[in-house]
Amino acid sequence: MELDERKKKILQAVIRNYLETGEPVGSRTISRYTDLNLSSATIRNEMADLEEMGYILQPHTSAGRIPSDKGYRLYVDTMMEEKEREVIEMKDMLVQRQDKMETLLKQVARVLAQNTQYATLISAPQAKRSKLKFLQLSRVDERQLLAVIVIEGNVIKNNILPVEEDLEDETILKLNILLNTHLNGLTIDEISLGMIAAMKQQAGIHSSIVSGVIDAVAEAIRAEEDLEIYTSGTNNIFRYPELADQQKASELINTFEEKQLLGELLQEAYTEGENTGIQVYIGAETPVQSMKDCSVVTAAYELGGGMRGTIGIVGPKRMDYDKVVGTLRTIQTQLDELYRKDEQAERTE
Amino acid sequence: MELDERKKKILQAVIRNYLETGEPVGSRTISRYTDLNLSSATIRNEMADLEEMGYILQPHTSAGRIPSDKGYRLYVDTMMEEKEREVIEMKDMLVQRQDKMETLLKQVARVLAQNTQYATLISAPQAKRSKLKFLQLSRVDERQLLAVIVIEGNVIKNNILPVEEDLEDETILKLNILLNTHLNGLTIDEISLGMIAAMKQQAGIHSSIVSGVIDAVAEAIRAEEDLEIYTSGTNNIFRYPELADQQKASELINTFEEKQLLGELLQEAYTEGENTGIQVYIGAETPVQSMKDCSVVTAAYELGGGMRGTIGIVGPKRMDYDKVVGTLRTIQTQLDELYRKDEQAERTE
DNA sequence: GTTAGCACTCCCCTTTAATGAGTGCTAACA
DNA sequence: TGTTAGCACTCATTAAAGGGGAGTGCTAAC
Repeated sequence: MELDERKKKILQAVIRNYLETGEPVGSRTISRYTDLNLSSATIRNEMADLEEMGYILQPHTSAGRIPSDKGYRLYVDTMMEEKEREVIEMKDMLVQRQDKMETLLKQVARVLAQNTQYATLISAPQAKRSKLKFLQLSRVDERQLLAVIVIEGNVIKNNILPVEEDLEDETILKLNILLNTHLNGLTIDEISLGMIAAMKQQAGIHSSIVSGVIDAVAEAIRAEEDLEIYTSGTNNIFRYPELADQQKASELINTFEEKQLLGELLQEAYTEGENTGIQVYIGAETPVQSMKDCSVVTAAYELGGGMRGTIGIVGPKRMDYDKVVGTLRTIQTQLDELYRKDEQAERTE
Repeated sequence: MELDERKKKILQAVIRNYLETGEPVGSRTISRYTDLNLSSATIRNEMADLEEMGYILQPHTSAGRIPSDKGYRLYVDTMMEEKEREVIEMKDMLVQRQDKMETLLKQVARVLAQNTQYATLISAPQAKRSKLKFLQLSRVDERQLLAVIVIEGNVIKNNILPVEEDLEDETILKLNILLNTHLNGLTIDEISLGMIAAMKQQAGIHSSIVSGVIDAVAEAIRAEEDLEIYTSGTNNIFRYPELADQQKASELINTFEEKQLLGELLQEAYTEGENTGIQVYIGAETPVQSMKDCSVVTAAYELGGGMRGTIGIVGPKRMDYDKVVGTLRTIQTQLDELYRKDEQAERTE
């Protein structure tokens, strides 16, 4: 059987209507609210065909039809009309220069949740793929060194390192120069064992203690907890009856709390959606088990210089895909612009 | 009417039973499962009295009795038998020295949630009341300074400061010495305007730029976001039918997500529970509106040196108070011991 | 003061019936 | 051949009715 133009129109009408109401939609509704000028009986015939083809299904005999996953998929792939959305608060918010990445991301998540009425999550750019900008050791007291690592994008990581023997100021100074000359501009992933060995050699006479410190620094850099995820609007799931029953709600909320569970999702989104950067997972398509009754839309964002992360929106399968995709697209551009502005500001100042 | 010993015993039995089952408890149950050797009829008479006195109430005629807030209050104040609870995983967890406060607190929240099956929250010690241990400026690039502030307990705060003019290394060095000699050992709250003025004066010739930097540092220290709260086990609320309906669950989850809403609670707990450090809020007693159907137990903890924060446990009013209070007490001591151990380690090493 | 007994209340569950939205199918129509 | 009107049928949903049971309050006897 072929999916002709009329069938497509009917399918689209079914989906549009279902997205709005959340109720199974019947033939009479379609017949009245489309410009097809067909009787409900004709629509019924067509709907029977669409059901046979797997695009829609009936919750039970004598109910209207609801879109199947396959139906949603077709809609998202070929029928969606992305709306360029104004994200109102976003503009104001992003204009003020945020020096703390954490604050920025939390705010994006929140604004997005308020705008879409879905649950949102956002992953911080992976520090491991960003370049080291600055690295510094300093003495806190006799037995402790503070290692500060600044990464591109002004992300700062700290570690307190225990040392066994008191180091002289001069030694620390030398170490700082040594570390900076060797490691500056590299990404964390690029730091190799050979490099560390080389540094140890150059450290020369102090080597016994110093090599210990170098090891500690290297380890500290590597060990950086790397998967920071911020979420917002979790309780929006209660807006959608199909997700709000205890079983599902509990599982979902748990997933949002145990953020590691979300890691996989964002990871996949990160590698998958290369082309447009936006990826839609419908129902069982999502890699996270607890979201099998949800749809998830993810968008990769870039803050320049390899600082890439992922934004995700989680809602019911009858999500307003047009709006969500549009909004994400807007955010993408705005984040991008934000970075550009920063870049320029830094250069022209 | 007087609350004699027998009435107390019956009240206690009602509460104990209700805590376990969550069902209204009838006179026959009490008659059978207590050592009072009284018939159900007698119990009924006593229960009628207890109801009149306001300690228990009936959901409807011909149902058993459930404790009122007043009943719970009496129980908590006079009848509770704190169980010294082994917090199993806790021991192992805390033994390994955690240098990142954040990780430690998150873990405490999680373990506590798993142990009690309630929702938990924990506030980080207020940085403003802790002493500055170490302060350092360093140049990231021509236009940006990095300010690192180490507070007692090895809590580290960072800020990137923009500067208008390039500073010489020597100037930065001097600034560091200046800042450290003046501010070291003070709490953030203690830093006064006079002190800042004094520093500016000592800075001497450089004052034009330098005073700007000093202002920026002072502001950065003060502006530190100060209310960090970690939560865990939010979805435990679904275990208790009286909290699990959509309306309430949604509100509660929202409260846990918008952590500022919790601030008030922990703040009050911080000042209130001075004596034992443990405070119980039953129902409407809690300062947070959305928790009016919950009970909240808070405990102040101390990590030494003024590093004080609050732990909270949120559950249904029929919470296992004995267990919760016991567990919190255990955690209190363990956190205390942890700090002592650290102190000793630092001294004896 | 305690207890047995009994009538009474009221929640909860199941059954039954009515309603109504929506379908599939057939036959007639253009 | 495609479209439509008509009709019997299905089934979720809701309301009403009825039985069962847990628990009470009260009275009278011990």
